[in-house]
Amino acid sequence: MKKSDRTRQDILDATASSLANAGYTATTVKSIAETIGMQDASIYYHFSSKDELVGEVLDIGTARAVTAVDQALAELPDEHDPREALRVAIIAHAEAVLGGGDYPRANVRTFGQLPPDLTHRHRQGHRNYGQIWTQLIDYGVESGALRGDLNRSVARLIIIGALCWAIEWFDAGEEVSAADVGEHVFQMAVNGLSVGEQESRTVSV
Amino acid sequence: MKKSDRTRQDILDATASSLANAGYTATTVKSIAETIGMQDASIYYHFSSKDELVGEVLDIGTARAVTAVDQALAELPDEHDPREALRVAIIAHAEAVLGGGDYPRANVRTFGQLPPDLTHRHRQGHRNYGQIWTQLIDYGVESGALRGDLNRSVARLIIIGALCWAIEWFDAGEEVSAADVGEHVFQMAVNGLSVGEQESRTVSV
DNA sequence: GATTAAATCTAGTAGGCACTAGAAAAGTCA
DNA sequence: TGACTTTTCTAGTGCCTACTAGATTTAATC
Repeated sequence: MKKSDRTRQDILDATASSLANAGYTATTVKSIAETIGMQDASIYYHFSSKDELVGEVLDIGTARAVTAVDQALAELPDEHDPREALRVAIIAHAEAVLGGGDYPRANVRTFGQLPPDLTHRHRQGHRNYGQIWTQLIDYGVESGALRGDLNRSVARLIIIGALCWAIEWFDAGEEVSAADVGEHVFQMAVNGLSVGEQESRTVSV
Repeated sequence: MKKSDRTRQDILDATASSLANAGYTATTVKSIAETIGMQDASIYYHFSSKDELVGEVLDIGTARAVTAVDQALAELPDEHDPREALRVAIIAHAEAVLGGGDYPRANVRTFGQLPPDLTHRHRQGHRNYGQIWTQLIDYGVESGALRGDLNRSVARLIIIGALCWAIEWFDAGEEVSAADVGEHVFQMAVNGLSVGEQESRTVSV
């Protein structure tokens, strides 16, 4: 019993790592088995199919990202600026997906390359996650802290998109941390790159 | 001679469409051949391998995106706000990748799922494209229109990332156009979501 | 209309994939 | 130790992949 659980966990970890680093297609049952020193057929004692295994990894990834964001929001003081809520949520997401383990990264990395069944299976999870962000933005707009002249749904998708795409270029070894990336996304999305009070200035090229 | 060119173009178009809509793995030589009513083996009369074919499609996609952005920048008046340059570039990119044909979309869609050879082959092209944006941001910061306290490279990647990820959710049928998405990215990245002059306001949750 | 070249097809190959069946090994407990 | 269960392995299947060789058809040219 104990043995089985440990092996099962090893398989999940190896799959998450492979999905996060190599994507869905390059993650073969054989390569997973090799990583943990097993024969590929032995995987099927623990999981009935590759996609069931992958699905479970993605479920864990979604859960971890949601937990990270929820927890960050829960730690806010009762009285807070809606912009600050957006900020901690963005940074929590960035740290979960960029700095965190393989599971949330597997989720983002394989987005758009999963077979239809798996895509469909996780649609609801993604919707629920988007809901968190919808609430944050609605809250900001309705309290008057955020502009109301932009499409909120598009704004939400742009923020999440900038964060998701970051796994394509983010390098954990560089001097820019995951939290730094989150801070940048927040600064740009909320405060903007433009300098404060200045009026438009024209210069010649 | 003429016949060959037409068929070749048909193959490229079908490949671009499949890459843009289904990704690299699901784009098989057989499926491409079927789309244009051919046997899969016939493809090899025109292209020596799948990856050579895919590589050519991606080259075309890169070229079209570059051309779209370059042209939009060229149409700016000699005297212009650096922010306006960023704006037209962002919108041109959005229209090329979201509203445009299959070729630029194939590029973005298959990013991160290509075999190493193809990834390496297009690294230089991506670097060149990034260079355009680096210049736009440097220009803005040095002229004093854009903040200098953020990492310019990170800022550039966030903008491009938000635009690239948009192909995952953008739906050409909806009321939000490709240019609208670009306008939103610009508004957020440059002006920010936050309302103008107001100080932080705190509210209770 | 015959000759030649271009384009496509038929029929295969080898290799990798997810997955299966049943034997063998490892672990558990009396 | 011996009986039993759990776990892993060996050896395979069928399917799909990119790709090849050579025959066959289609198109262009004289």
